[in-house]
Amino acid sequence: MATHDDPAATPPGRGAGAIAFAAHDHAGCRRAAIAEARARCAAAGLRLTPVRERVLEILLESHSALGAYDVLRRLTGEGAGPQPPIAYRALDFLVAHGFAHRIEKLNAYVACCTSGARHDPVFLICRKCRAVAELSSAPLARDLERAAARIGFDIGRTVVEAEGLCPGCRGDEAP
Amino acid sequence: MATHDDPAATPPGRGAGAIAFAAHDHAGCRRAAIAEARARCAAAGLRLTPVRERVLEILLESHSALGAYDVLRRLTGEGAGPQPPIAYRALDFLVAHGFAHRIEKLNAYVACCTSGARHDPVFLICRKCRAVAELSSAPLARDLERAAARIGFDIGRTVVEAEGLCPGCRGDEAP
DNA sequence: ATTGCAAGCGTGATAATATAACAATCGAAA
DNA sequence: TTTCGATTGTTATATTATCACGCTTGCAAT
Repeated sequence: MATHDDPAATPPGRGAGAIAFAAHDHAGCRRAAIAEARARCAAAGLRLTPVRERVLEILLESHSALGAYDVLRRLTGEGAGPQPPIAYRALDFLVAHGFAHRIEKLNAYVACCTSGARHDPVFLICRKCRAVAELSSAPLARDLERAAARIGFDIGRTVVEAEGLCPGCRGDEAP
Repeated sequence: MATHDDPAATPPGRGAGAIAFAAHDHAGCRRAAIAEARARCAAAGLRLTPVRERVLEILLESHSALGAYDVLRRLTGEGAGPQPPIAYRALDFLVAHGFAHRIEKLNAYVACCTSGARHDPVFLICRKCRAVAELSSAPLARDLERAAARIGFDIGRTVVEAEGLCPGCRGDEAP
């Protein structure tokens, strides 16, 4: 449950509910995300360098979260590979510009599945397959912001991460 | 902003809104938390050993989040101190039983400010002083659970952490 | 009391995650 | 073409977290 190449199912529509947990045309997912990144970088004068694009591709291989060192290992085929800062810098760039997200609970990263720039998403993280689905947090964020404002706290960014079992991993789980 | 010893202000009431950001009788806070931990351990047949109680006291020194290694350093007065597992085991115990919380965003820990066993709190984390206030997440959690259920995701535990500026640190912040 | 045993602790080693610092290079704009 | 800032390559190191193993301790069943 995480990478699918079932070309039947739903169309490549990104931004959908929780596509990560549903069978879908994942190749379309990848293409759309890369195209979006290229377009947005061009529009905003950002440089989607080869390393950065490659790291985004690696994250897009599945909807599962990857650690920085997982990414690093895939950046190379054995032998003397690149050093950690290479991966961290690319990931920082992708996260800073909304092309990927950091999952604090896992110290890991996922490609963003929602078009458009900055947003404060909610993540549903499967404890079994590490797949990560992204929902909009707009309503939650609003409520929370109001509650915080009442006590004089000025919210910058909010992390909402729910750990649990995805539809595909329920059932085949040892208690 | 984080530790207060202003004995005037509000009463030692734990469980209040966001006591971490308000002047309050912090000594009362500490006493109440320790008393609660002792009582709940006794009732549940848990062992609040000296190390565990000492770690809880260390966390209770302020409402700021402390890293495991901060705790470790304070467990000793220089010289050959205890090794990491000592701190991690005590922290794991405290977190598992709701006497403390782990702040994922900071890889750090805070004492719990709410009586009663398990709950899924929302944390407001000041980026400047690392003080952490705890709000109830009951309404948020309900909404989120419903949204997740609609797509077949079964939520276990939810992390909600908002980073920002606490009332005390607003104003005196460089841009 | 004695034994048995599970939980907790002390210790050394090491794994996993992340950043600092600096030199070399690239690319766009003056 | 020169200059300058952004990016990359590389070495080293910091920070956070866990593993493994043996000893002690509290406690309950015999």
